[in-house]
Amino acid sequence: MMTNSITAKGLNERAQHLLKVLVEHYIRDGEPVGSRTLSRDSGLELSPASIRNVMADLEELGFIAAPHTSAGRVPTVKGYRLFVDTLLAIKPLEQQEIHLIQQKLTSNDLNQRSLLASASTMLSAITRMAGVVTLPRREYIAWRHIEFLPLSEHRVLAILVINEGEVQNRILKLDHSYDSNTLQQISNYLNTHFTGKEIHAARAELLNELNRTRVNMNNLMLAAISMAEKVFEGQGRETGRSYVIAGETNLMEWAELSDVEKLRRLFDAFNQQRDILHLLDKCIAADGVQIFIGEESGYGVLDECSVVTAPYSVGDEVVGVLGVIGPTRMAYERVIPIVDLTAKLLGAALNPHK
Amino acid sequence: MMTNSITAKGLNERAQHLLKVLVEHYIRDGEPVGSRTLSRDSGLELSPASIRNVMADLEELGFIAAPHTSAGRVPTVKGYRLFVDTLLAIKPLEQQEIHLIQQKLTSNDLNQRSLLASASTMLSAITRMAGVVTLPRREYIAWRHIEFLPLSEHRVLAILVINEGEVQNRILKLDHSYDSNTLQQISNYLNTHFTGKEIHAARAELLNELNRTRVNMNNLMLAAISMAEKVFEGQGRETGRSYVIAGETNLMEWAELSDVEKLRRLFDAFNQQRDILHLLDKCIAADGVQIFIGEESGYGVLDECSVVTAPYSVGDEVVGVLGVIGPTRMAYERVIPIVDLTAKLLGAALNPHK
DNA sequence: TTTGGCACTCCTGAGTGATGAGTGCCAAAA
DNA sequence: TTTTGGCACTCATCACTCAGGAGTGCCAAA
Repeated sequence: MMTNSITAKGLNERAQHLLKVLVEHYIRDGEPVGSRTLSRDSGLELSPASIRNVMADLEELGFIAAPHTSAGRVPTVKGYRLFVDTLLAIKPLEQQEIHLIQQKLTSNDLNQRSLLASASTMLSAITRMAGVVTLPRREYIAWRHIEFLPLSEHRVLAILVINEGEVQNRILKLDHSYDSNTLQQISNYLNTHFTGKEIHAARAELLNELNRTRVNMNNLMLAAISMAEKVFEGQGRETGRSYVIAGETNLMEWAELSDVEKLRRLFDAFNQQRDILHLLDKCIAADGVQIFIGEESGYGVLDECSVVTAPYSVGDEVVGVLGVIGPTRMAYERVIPIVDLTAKLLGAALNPHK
Repeated sequence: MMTNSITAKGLNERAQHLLKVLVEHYIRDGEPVGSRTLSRDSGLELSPASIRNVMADLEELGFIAAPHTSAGRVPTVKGYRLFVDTLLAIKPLEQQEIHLIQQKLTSNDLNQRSLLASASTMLSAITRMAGVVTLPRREYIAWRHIEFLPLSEHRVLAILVINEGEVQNRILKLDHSYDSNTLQQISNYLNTHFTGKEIHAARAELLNELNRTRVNMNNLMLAAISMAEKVFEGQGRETGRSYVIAGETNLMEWAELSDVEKLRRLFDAFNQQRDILHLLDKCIAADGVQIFIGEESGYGVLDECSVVTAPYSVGDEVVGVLGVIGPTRMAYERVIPIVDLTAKLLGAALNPHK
């Protein structure tokens, strides 16, 4: 046994360094790296044979693996994990990149949705992978404004504004027909009662009202309540967490994902939203960049992908998560600061007080 | 020379029949079909050798081609074209399918956008290809309602409703700050002047007003006009024709599109929207189902796809196009009536007078 | 005009062997 | 004790060949 030997507890300097160089190499070229290459590029003055000894140990401990007997080694998930956690040298962003991100997140004066979309697109463009941004959710959803417009007999357009300018709209089909004036009165009633209140509280209050005084309530009041209730029915669905994704097609350029069947499953998962959303929701609790490597995510479709996420906040409330999805052999040292910065800047851009 | 010979003018009965059977076969199996198969399945009592004579003629005239010497024949674009135009027996839809389409297009009471999305999804699900629906555009865009809500200093949320309940919203950054009351007055002013008018006319009128009386105009009036103008700036972009696409991933299941590089270009085109939109816009003039087979579309990425479209109307104004994108060897006899019916039903579902 | 026969083409898939990259192990050197 | 050169070994890859089979074109006979 060597005194300097590698134990389960930790790797010695040399082993760590070699693992680092190996992972970096593999991320660059995507091809298994062998002892000769490592000997040449590691900076250590070691022969391939010595390197092989270390590699054998690294393999035994599960940090690297050989696709087949006479190929070089490839990092395992465990290897990437160690690399990312302790060996990685984060590369500070170029001034130019910072500017680019800043610009894409501020030059936009349309609305929130389009801001999120452009964040997602920017992430995908700058990393050449797929970018995702969840829609922000608030614990506290403030009733801002409601408006009803008559469309035709029995059909009314309802427009609900919540929080800082999130607009939802929906067509209601009603039993009675209301004229423009009545609708105005209804919305006035609702707005004066509920503007600024929390929306679930408002709903509860409405339901309460409805049950309590069903008998001696005037028509208008009843109409107002049932109409608002109809709006709420749709509320859950519309707001039901979802995300904006961009640049999925970038993933087709990575050789390790060039299998059509795998791509199909991956893209289906993107469209389905369910699993991806689940994963992203987990990250909302983390207080910084979080990384899922390969199978770590726990969703089969992502087995050959890594996901780098960061939560973003408005004010001091964490409201959403954004990130990047790409192959496990992505350039973490670049992606991590990009995701980190984007989260911070998006939060700032969404902040209403500016 | 045969008396019954095949001329450039037209094919004789037999040749047409054999072409039809060949195309049907190829659409079913996706594999080149040979003379033996045709002899067996054509219903004609002909030996493979006789069939071969006909096939040689069909090939010379460019209706079919052989991928290589000892493979069967495959329809060319010209072959598909003849098949679709004159040989195809449209299969009437099953009652069950009609119900399905009807249901997907009516069970929806949210808003226009989600109706279009569900039409697109339904098309893709029922055909196992990609479904597209362009957003409806109206020649005549009616100003319906405008509303301004103060968000913070200098930031105002503008909500513009046009036509039958299409809602657009946008955040305006302004020089002055306005209180809720003033904004109310402004929107009142705009709504009373413009509700029901054509939106471009309204804009022209506004600009006119602005130039004419810039000097002796009261503050409110000026604010109203410049604010409306800000809304219009975004108008073009938002409304600028686009489409809803669904089920792109279905295309990955077709063997002829299993090349990742091709798929990438195709999906990029879907995201880009430009070319596809161009193509769809051409179909708005046709008065029924229109079909582009392979290179006929003129866009390289679609060389191995066919596009089946139909315009849809609200009232008696054609407002959009919907359709299906799939491999050239799609089941036209099924797809055509599906697209046709969907266009009719979507038009009906969008009709405001019901 | 149709058909059987036949030579021919060419894709496909299986098998082969050479090449080369990379390994593990061992004994000698440092 | 650690490092290293040497060496046998493994295995993916590639080019090559070869048999099998599907399908063709052509021709002469029916």
